[in-house]
Amino acid sequence: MKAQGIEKFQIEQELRDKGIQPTAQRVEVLYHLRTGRHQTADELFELLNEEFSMVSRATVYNTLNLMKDRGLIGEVVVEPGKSIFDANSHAHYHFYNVDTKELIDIPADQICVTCLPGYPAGKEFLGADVIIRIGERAPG
Amino acid sequence: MKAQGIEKFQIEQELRDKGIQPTAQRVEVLYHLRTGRHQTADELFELLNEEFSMVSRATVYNTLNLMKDRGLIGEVVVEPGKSIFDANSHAHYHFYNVDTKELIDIPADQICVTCLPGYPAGKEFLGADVIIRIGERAPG
DNA sequence: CTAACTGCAAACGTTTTGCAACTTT
DNA sequence: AAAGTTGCAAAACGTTTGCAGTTAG
Repeated sequence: MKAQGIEKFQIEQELRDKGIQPTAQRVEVLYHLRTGRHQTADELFELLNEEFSMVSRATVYNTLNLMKDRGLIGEVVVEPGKSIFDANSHAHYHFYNVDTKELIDIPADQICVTCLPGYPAGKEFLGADVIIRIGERAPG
Repeated sequence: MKAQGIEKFQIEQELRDKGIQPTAQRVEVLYHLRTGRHQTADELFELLNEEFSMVSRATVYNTLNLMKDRGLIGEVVVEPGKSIFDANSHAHYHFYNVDTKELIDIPADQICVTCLPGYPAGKEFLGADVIIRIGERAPG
């Protein structure tokens, strides 16, 4: 199940393609996001420092914002104060397991949000967040 | 267009029905939410104090959380740091105009999220957030 | 009289920022 | 050398909390 086989040089290329200098910190951040998927900024910070102690909190945040602005990653707000970054920047949606706090992807083709009847005229579609909150069925 | 004609005594009753003491502050908060719709906690705080100067920030937040827990209102996180409270607690979805920061309701019957093919087995549906971000079409 | 509520101010957790030091080209 | 990047610590942001005083039942 480690079949994705992402190599760091690919990450470097990806960053360069978006005009981002592939510094060690940025490569690590994106690499971990691409392999681990679905983590908060702070989890990422902890994880990176446990292994490498080479990334400051500020850099993690700045890097994530930069990559988000350049469309390399996505940010999903799963509950009021909690954002999870998403390695997959393509249009897709999410199940959010409120018990495990885990985010599960839903392929974009399973929901069509641009074909809603009441879609406002003259407006541009910028994106859609679809978060379907699920949990263990109550044990009662 | 002020046809909804919500009276404060109705608000009081609504609060009592949910086991919430209808204090002056709580009635004002819910009344303003029911008439104005779609406001952040802070906007609500400003608005109430401009007219009455009778509600503290803490009370606004506590009141909103209480009413949210009791299912009287909803909370919609429209962008990472920004929550908008929603007078309508029934299942429904939203367009979010990123230019005007305005939230527009989409009736629940226009999207069916519980009938997704990949819906995880053995999990309970807790709710869904659907936020479709729109904006003025780029003037270029 | 008791329980509940409010407001203040301080604490909170997360994210952003200013700036000096350090890389990279 | 110039431009870009990093890390620290401080600040900012929205929100929550502890507690004393107030109000309601």
